[in-house]
Amino acid sequence: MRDRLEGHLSVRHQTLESADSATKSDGTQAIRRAASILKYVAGRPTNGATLREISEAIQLSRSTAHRILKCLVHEQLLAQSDDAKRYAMGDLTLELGLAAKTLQKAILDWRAVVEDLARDTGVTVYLVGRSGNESVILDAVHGSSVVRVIPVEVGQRRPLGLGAGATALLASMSEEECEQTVASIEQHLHRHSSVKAGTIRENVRRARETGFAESLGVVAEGIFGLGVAIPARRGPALLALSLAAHASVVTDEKIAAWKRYLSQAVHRAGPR
Amino acid sequence: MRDRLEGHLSVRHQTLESADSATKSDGTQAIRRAASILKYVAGRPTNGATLREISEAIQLSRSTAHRILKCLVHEQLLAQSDDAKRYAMGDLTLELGLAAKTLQKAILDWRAVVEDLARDTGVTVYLVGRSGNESVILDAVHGSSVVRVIPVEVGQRRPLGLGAGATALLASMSEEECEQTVASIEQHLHRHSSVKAGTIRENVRRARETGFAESLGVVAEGIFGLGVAIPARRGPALLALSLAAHASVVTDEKIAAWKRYLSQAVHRAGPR
DNA sequence: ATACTGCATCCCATTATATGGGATTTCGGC
DNA sequence: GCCGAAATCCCATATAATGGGATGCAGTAT
Repeated sequence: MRDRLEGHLSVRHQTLESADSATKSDGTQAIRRAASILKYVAGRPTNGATLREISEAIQLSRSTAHRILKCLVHEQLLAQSDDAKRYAMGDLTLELGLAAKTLQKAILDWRAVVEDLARDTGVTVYLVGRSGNESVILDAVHGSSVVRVIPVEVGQRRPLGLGAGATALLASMSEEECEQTVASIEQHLHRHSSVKAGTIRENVRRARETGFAESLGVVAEGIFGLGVAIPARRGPALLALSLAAHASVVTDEKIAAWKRYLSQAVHRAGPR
Repeated sequence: MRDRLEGHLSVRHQTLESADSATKSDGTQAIRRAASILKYVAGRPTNGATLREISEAIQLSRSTAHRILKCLVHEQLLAQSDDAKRYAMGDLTLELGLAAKTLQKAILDWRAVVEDLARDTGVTVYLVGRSGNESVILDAVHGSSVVRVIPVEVGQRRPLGLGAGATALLASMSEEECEQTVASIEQHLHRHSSVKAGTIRENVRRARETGFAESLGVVAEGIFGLGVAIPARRGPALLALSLAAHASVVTDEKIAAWKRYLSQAVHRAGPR
């Protein structure tokens, strides 16, 4: 009975689904897979993701991915584009999020700070959150520069270490935890950009020294990013502030000024 | 082999999980159950729900509910209170919602209208959405009355027909669909209030006549509510505006004025 | 102190449920 | 109108999810 299946599938589906977790048989495989899909779709830019793309990213057979997707669409956690080829977040997802009071309060608390920063600096300012080994854009306000850059959108998810805010979050972790995290995301990196784990470690090292994470061309070509972690009461930071500008408008003076603004902003509200 | 199980469980678990849907074996039971739990928890007021409460509401064995809850907590879709006895929405849920662009845009579009209404009327104004057979509070702005009433919170979910906004949504449906909906929620009613299906039908009838849904003491004792549906381009309304005030401050003149404000508000933005 | 009650949590045999290979349909480009 | 590529559906199979029951844990009454 076993020999009919032969060699193929020898690894079975030992996916990294929820990144680090032990992935042992705890009777919730399907739900974890569904959650992975939701996270993946949320992480894509607004246009959505295709079935093939999702099934490959999460390492699921197309049948299984399709079945789960159909269910999530039925439940309105996802929505299908008119041509039924692309999946995006559904209304229910937002509705459920409206009831998540703690994070909502945090975003609201920092909203004014982000707005002020955008006004003062003139560039795009982000509130970035940490969610496991990923960073999430929680809020964004665009400044009034003539050349505006919008490298990422609210709700997008990326592995920690990609982008200035995410690097700041990584740098706020203990050496040990940081190394673990980098190692764990290393294998996912190729999907997002050509950045190497070594580059991330180097960026983190510099962020540790200066207190600011800088990035140039990591997220998108010709984009300069600057990030600071917002210290948590204890443990690694869960939030960071970052700004993005077109590299052509960046000067040393501007960077110095932005650093001052960011420092002020972080201290103004105090550790939450 | 069958006879060992005998009579008990003769119905098996023929739950109404996702309300109307056929609930046939489509290979997504666990995910649907998880979604039901998320919806249920989101629908509870902020303090959260207990395992027992959830397992009874969704009609799951405590073991199963516990296992799914544990998974959802692990995935940060839910969060557990410090004493581990109560479940509330988790951060990931909000993060995912941030990526749901369409509904977010709708809420943003109506935000100004809701704010103006709250200022003009002085009472609490809600933007209410329809999500299947439930209503969801999408946005709320409190006016400046001395006596403020906050009967429901943003993110809360209730069967359609409970509350003025939800009644307006129901009334905007075709006779047939409306009747189906009322019949389908009838069995869930006792969990939410003592309101009878007959009362809902009567409220809908009156809302159809006047264009406004009124409620008194349905949601909470001594609370007056007034709602209008926001007509959709086609089909039944998906959004409604409603306001809530303490019954003691309500007069016929006020109601007349509020109706004028609400009508204006709906027409101002035009059907979306 | 001791039993009791109500609840969350864990364990494990059982099978219904989710799975993935493969067939079928749909669609857009030649 | 044919051809590939992708989504969608079908169905035998065994794995993953299930729920009954045992255990643990607080708070309350005895």
